[in-house]
Amino acid sequence: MQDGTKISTPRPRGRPRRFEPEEALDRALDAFWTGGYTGTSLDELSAATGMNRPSLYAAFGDKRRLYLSVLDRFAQMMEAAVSTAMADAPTLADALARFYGGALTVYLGGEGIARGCFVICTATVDATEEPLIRDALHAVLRLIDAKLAARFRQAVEAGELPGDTDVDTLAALAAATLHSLAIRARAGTSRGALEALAAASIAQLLRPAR
Amino acid sequence: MQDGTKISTPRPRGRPRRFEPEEALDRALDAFWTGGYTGTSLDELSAATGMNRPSLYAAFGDKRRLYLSVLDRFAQMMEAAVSTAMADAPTLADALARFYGGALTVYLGGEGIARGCFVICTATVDATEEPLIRDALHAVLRLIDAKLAARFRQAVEAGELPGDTDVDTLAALAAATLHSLAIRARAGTSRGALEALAAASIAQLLRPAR
DNA sequence: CGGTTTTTGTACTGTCTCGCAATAAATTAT
DNA sequence: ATAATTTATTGCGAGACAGTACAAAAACCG
Repeated sequence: MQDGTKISTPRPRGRPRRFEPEEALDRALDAFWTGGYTGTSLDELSAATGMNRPSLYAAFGDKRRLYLSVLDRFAQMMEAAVSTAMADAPTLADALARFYGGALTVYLGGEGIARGCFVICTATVDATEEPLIRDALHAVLRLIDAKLAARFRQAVEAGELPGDTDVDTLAALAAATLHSLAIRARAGTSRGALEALAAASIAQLLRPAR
Repeated sequence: MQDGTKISTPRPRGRPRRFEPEEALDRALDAFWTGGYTGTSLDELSAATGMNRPSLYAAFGDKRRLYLSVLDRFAQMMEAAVSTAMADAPTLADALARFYGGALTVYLGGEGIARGCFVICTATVDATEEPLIRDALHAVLRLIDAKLAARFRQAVEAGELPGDTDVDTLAALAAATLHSLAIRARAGTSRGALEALAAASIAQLLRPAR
């Protein structure tokens, strides 16, 4: 019908695709999030995305490559969320509270039971037998560490922390609490207990080292 | 050959079993540890234990029940190891050092690549779709918390920590570092980095709250 | 020795799994 | 229109998967 709206990029040659690649990745993420890599079949992925098997292959390749693409997309969304959450936090305490709060909102996610962190709770199993997944997992962990370390460094420069603070170590400790929240959420720990752990972690991180 | 050794329990009626149940569980644990629950096939379990499929079923039942048995056995071994490691530690710092050190020895285990903690890295994925696995995972997490809390309480009574210390919160924070070590080990973090994280966690936990 | 009991070994079944081949459909270019 | 190009659909096939049936084997008791 109305294709009067001209798109800047001219429509490509062949039959138009019926799906939105990014939305399909989001649906696949949702499926992988509950079932994991080996635990999610191509039939489930096909049903979740609305694409049939050959379209999945044409668009994203192998099941492994699809999972890696989903993982990469998740990492990008996570990085963006962390950055914006921390950007407009006046104090370090606020930044950490938003950091953990945002994570818990995702971990205890929407409708059904809590699913924890997609990458921490899902990529970890297959890390032994799938080197690419292990590398991606490792990269995400380092990304979290780096984000936190940057925020701690900023706090040092703002005078909120002593000048000789080891920001990398502090970031690793802060990330450890995040990892624990991810696992505990999926194990069924209550929201209240998770929030208490986050608060206790913040209190301990802010305590001066000396 | 020499069966002259009389066993107190008279030998049962039928054909003697060719396997040792506990040893078979250890072999199954080894297989599940690298592949996870869904990622380990019955053929692999059969090859690892040396038992053929029907014997596995007769002895341990379903694949799910076998996994749960393995998980239970691992929890018992872990509890014993933690208890003995902490028992003859003169100070709280020593107890924590042995706690983390013992965990790292297991996580970075023997021959191949590091596999992290069996229950944390493996049961977490299937926690969403297998309620029994989720319950077992939750129980193990609570067991670790309880063990640590008991040790912190002992330290309070010994005067190593202030009398108003919140031992449960401190235990949760100490467990968070353990969870992080489990994940990071499987992700490929170096032993040195893991040991540094453990040391930093101990230093922070021992710092008085006031 | 024969009968009983329990475990082992082999083979099987029906289902699910991934990945792809072959064909049909929808659009643009000429 | 006709050709070219890209995607969608159907369906297949080779293999892995979990679980089980059935018979042979190895011990016991009488």
